[in-house]
Amino acid sequence: MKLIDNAHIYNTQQKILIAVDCIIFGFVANKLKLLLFKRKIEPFRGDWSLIGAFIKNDQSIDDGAKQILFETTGLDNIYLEQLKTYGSVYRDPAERVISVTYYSLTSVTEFELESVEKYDAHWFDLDEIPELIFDHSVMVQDAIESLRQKAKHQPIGFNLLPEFFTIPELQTLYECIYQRPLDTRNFRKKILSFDILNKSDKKDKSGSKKGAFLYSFDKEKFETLIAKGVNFEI
Amino acid sequence: MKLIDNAHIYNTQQKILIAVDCIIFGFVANKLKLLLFKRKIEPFRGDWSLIGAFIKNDQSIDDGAKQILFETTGLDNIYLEQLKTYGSVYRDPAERVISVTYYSLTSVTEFELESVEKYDAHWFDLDEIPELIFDHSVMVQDAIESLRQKAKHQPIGFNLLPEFFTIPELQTLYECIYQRPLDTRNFRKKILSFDILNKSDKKDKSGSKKGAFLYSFDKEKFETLIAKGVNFEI
DNA sequence: TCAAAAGTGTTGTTCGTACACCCATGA
DNA sequence: TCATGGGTGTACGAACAACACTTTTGA
Repeated sequence: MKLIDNAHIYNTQQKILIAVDCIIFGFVANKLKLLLFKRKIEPFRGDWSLIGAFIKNDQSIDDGAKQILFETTGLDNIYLEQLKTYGSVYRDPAERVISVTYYSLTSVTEFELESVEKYDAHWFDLDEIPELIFDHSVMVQDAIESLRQKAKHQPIGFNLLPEFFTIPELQTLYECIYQRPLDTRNFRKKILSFDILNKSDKKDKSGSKKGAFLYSFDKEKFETLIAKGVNFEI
Repeated sequence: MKLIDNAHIYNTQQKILIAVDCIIFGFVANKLKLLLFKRKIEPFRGDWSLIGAFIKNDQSIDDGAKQILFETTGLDNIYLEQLKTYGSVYRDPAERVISVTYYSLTSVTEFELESVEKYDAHWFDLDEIPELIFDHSVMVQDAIESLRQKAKHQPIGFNLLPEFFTIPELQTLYECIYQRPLDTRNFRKKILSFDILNKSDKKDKSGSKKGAFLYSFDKEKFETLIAKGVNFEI
């Protein structure tokens, strides 16, 4: 598809800078974390910031978000979802910029926890988030709220955990998101009732002497259920 | 607040046209309707379109949405909520435009049903929506879906109904949103259990010979419950 | 042998759902 | 007097929440 011949028909209208900012949550060492990086440009160069970039004229906003996420973290587009657009006039004191936010949940290996440091990025615990530039703190709060809402209706944890995970790990993740303890038996019962987990015969003994069975997520069953409109409320 | 001295620090970046488009639902004559208008500019002048306008550099996107809604309908900012931002490159064939959508629910009087015609606007039944320009049909579908989701967790009807309304009216509204019939007794029970309706001693006899009691919405009780985080699922 | 986490069932309560008849009134 | 929509209660089943002990094993 191409622009039609009457291009620049809107040329009396004002153009504005558009950015995307990505709110990237990860789960590692039984804690929910947020990826931030040290801003590379003025103003506020060196301050902590969400991962963001300006959108180019020939780039869709979805692609822009995927691209900046990939460039900064090496992560391929897992569960990248548009959140909200922030468009007050003076949110960036340098110049008018409208920002479209996206958020992403991803599993983080111990290796990745370290490796982002060379990009001047860092995974912060949710309760240790530093002061952020502009309205980025508001964006983070909005994203957490949205994450909680979402977790109520979809088994969200699967994006945040590695391929194999234990049920206690999954429970801890939900407890981090909801910020309250859950009953072990009820949680197991509920999660297993969805019938989207495959039990392996291996155990992870890093958490206890007894060891917990490793499960994987059955993507096919999950897609089938989503298509049916099943509610995954925890 | 003002722009700081290093304005135009981003001057190597590309600027883009930003529009807002409003998806405005109304409820009248026991039907859920959508407000559309005949586009005034090329391309596609005269085709049906959502109510939209370009954002100016000194105007926040929220204000822009409110303003265009007011200019086109005379409605003051009731329940105007941001929906999603559409940013593919060629969605408008004339030029690259990113569009932020907002949606609004409003009660429509018989008078307003007619009066918008002089703006070249028209209230369409949801099942009679004509072909729309660009990706506006997708926007409408997304808005309907979002409306359904929202209605599950908030007593959404109050924005769509006049100050005084009957319970059968409210039920019809929910049936329009959900596109399925609801049980009279269960609906009453549920709606009244929220304790946010004030019964008046007047009856509306337009719908039946017996007449149905008029209720009004107790905004204070409602705000209190929302603050407590109560779930209004129907 | 013991400390530490994994794993397992039952019961009471709440909530949702299904269902049928009488009431008030204007025509 | 009758046709029309408004208004009311109950009973069953499903889902949720609360609760305590046994198992495994490395140290």
